[in-house]
Amino acid sequence: MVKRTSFEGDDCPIARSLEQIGDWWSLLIIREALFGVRRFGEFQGKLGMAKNILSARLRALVDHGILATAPASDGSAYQEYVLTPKGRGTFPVLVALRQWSEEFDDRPEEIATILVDRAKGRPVKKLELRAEDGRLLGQGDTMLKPRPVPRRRSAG
Amino acid sequence: MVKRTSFEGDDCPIARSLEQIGDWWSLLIIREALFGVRRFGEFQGKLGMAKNILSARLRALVDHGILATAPASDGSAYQEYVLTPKGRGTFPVLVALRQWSEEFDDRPEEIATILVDRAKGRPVKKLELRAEDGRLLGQGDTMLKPRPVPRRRSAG
DNA sequence: CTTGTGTGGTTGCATTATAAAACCAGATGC
DNA sequence: GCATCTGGTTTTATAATGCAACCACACAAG
Repeated sequence: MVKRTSFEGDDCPIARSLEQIGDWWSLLIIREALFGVRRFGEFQGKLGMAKNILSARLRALVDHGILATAPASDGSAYQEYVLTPKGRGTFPVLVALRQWSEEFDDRPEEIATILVDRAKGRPVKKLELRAEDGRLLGQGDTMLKPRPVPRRRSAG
Repeated sequence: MVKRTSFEGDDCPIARSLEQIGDWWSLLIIREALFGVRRFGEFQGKLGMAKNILSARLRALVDHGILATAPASDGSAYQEYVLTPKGRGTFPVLVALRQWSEEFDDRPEEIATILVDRAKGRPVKKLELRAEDGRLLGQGDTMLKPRPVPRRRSAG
């Protein structure tokens, strides 16, 4: 088979997440959804993507439990696509991507928006990775360990 | 033209970052690079990907300033691919993806590794988004604002 | 310097995904 | 009932992906 390699059974959590949201459109669909977009036509209009692709992506996102379909809130017989908790959980990913662009993009002046604290209207700080004791961690302060095997009562 | 839509001129920073690292392989290549992988064959062996695809991806990553080529450190005439600061700046993105998998994956028991604080060997905390004054922010506590136009001396 | 082997790719071909546009069914509006 | 809008599916063309084969150069042995 020559189909696109799937990371579904991979043991790397990054590969596993890319399997679900690692394509060109999914994260943009989720981004719109986070800002309240719910209807097919609304996604299509905002993102300017082909309808068949949008259709396929929405179905995949629903299959992965990132979006769920719901009856339209305006009383019409159409349906809507709403984020599940898993879908809303992608927010840090989107923030990380945004901040990476803001910091390293070659033409940052083309970036149209900034993410601000709603209460104060001030830009948010960079995402912080901390240790259990609160120390700020960079990449070099971390390492990977094998996941501990979950304890089973049978073995004692 | 029917080619894959490019987000290069898009004004959304998320789209812009996806343009550079939003494909299936780039982030995995960067992940390996963060763990010290530098040689073509080493990437190919660890990721199990086709060599032509790897070749194309490495070239694109170099073009985008995420990787740089350097003479091999072992004295041989071959070259190596090393992360630039921009490349190392993707670390929060990878952490966010990892944590999303850890929290929402349907089969988390298949995840082989955990990210730990090197000093203590303890798992890291979840990425935190904070306001300037230190308040912890969720998605609902944020909003997008138009980017302020940079001040130019000529017009003023 | 000739042969052999490993590294680091490129090329060719089959398959799959993406894109645009045409088409279509059901809901809605008049 | 007829036109139109919404939310798709189908059709067809092009681009990306994946595998395998091939190739060039570095390096080593004889």
